[in-house]
Amino acid sequence: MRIPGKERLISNIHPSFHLFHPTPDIFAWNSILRSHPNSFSLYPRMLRHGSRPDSYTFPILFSSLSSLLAPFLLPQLHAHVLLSGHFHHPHVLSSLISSYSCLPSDLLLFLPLSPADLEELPTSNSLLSSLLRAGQLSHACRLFDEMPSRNVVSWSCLIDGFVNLGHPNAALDLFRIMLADPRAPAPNPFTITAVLAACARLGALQLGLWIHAFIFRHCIPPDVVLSTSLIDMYAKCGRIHNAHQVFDEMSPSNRDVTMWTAMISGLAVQGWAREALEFFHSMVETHGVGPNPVTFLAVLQACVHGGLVQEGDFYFSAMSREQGIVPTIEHYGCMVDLYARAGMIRRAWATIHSMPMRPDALIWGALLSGSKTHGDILTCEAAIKGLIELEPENSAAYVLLSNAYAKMGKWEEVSSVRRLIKSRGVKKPTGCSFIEVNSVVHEFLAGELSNHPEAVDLHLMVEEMMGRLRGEGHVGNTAEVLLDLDLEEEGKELALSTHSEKLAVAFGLMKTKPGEEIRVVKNLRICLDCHEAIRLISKVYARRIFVRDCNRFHVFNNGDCSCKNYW
DNA sequence: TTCCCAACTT
Repeated sequence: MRIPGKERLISNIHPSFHLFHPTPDIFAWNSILRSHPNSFSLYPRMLRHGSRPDSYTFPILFSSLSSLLAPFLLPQLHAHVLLSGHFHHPHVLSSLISSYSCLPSDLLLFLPLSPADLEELPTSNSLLSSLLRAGQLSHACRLFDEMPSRNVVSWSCLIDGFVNLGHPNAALDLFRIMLADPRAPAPNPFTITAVLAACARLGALQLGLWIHAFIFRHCIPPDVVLSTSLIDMYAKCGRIHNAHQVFDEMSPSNRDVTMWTAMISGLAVQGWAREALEFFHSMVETHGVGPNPVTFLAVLQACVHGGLVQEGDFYFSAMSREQGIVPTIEHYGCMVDLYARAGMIRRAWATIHSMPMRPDALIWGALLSGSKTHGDILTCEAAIKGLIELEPENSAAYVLLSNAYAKMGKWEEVSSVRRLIKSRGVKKPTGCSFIEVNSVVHEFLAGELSNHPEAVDLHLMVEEMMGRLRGEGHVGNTAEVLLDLDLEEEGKELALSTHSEKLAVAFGLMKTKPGEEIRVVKNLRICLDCHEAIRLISKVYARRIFVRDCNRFHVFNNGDCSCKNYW
């Protein structure tokens, strides 16, 4: 249909516009808005035409706003909703709530929600999701408990929230409740993705395998997101071959950059640097998939763990030169790490000085551990000072600083650091390790042996283990014990023997059959002494032991570690 | 024949 005189006015709105009546009704406007890539930009025009938004219009506009990065428009549209009289419509309300990326708690008080609003699942689910994004876990749990009904979205949201807020074990508990409760809905791909993320965090391979089987059994089609979650889970549980298998099962045309990146990153933390780089080349050259900033992070991490300085240099410059990706602080962090580990402390400094941003704790941490390994005390001191400035409550940095001064013989400074620790009321970061036994994840905190239900047996196991290690000539490396413990040598050894990863390994030896693999996940970096001890344990007890620390994998086997003592 | 809530890689 051609409408004389109207084409020019409307042709720049949308190619299909001329199909509509010259003064489109709201149904037509909604269709146009929906099909336009930037619907919000058409909204003023729609108002000028005298059309009033209805309950279908607002959800479209809100979702368009979220991609616009124009936060000042949000309250205005919010006001339009209030004036329109569509506020209580569940879809409108739900899109309004969820477009506040994290709902300010005071705003929540001003939302004129009625009890009837909260009976609508989209509304209460949006609220739940917003609370979780804002980190309001206890409020979210209360809302979940008080919701008159819950669907699979509500359950998935809360499970996912637990994972993202650092409670993966609670996420698994909730998932078990969901499975056991006959009134609860069946899990769907969203739920499964969240549960897989929890398994990945915890290194819970048995449960992860069970989930994979569940996907099969329930004929859930593994789309690219679900498969990526599986790859990530397998990679973080040390099963890179299973990850590879999932990757192979996805048809090449469906693999996106995220999936490739998950694979590259999995190979990198495993220490398989060359394979990671081969994957990267296959992705870019053979399959024509463009890398993103995260892909380069994974590539650089592969170089870091493989000690590939030249390659790291090459990819870092190729990233901005060929892909136009501006390096973020994480990319610079990789480069500092790469140089510092390789003993190229001056180049590490040069990188820090070349960054357009201020160094963060990761940068100083990378510089610190590199300069420590290579005996550059002055750089250690500078890095530690940088850390303390950023994290004045983190005691590890003070202890390291004190150690560095002691090594230099600066005893004045040693005592002034001790005074600083006391005066600032510094907390000690707690080491924490996970081990999964029979699909249940057990958590061990450093030094905390007495709280465990099997404390006596575990204590005996630790003693036996340490005894056998001493028999093999292992002497506890007490140099890294926190100075503020003020312990005699023997006490220091005791503190070392209750490091969380040793407790977890001892528990694993106690609870699994001879010859079975032991997999432990630790929240901090593995300490030098534990690394030595576990290396020996793998030989003495003839066990393959996987330890994933916050940085990478260590696969201990017959007295060797896959990191080749380079970590 | 138009709308909503929840998912992946650092």
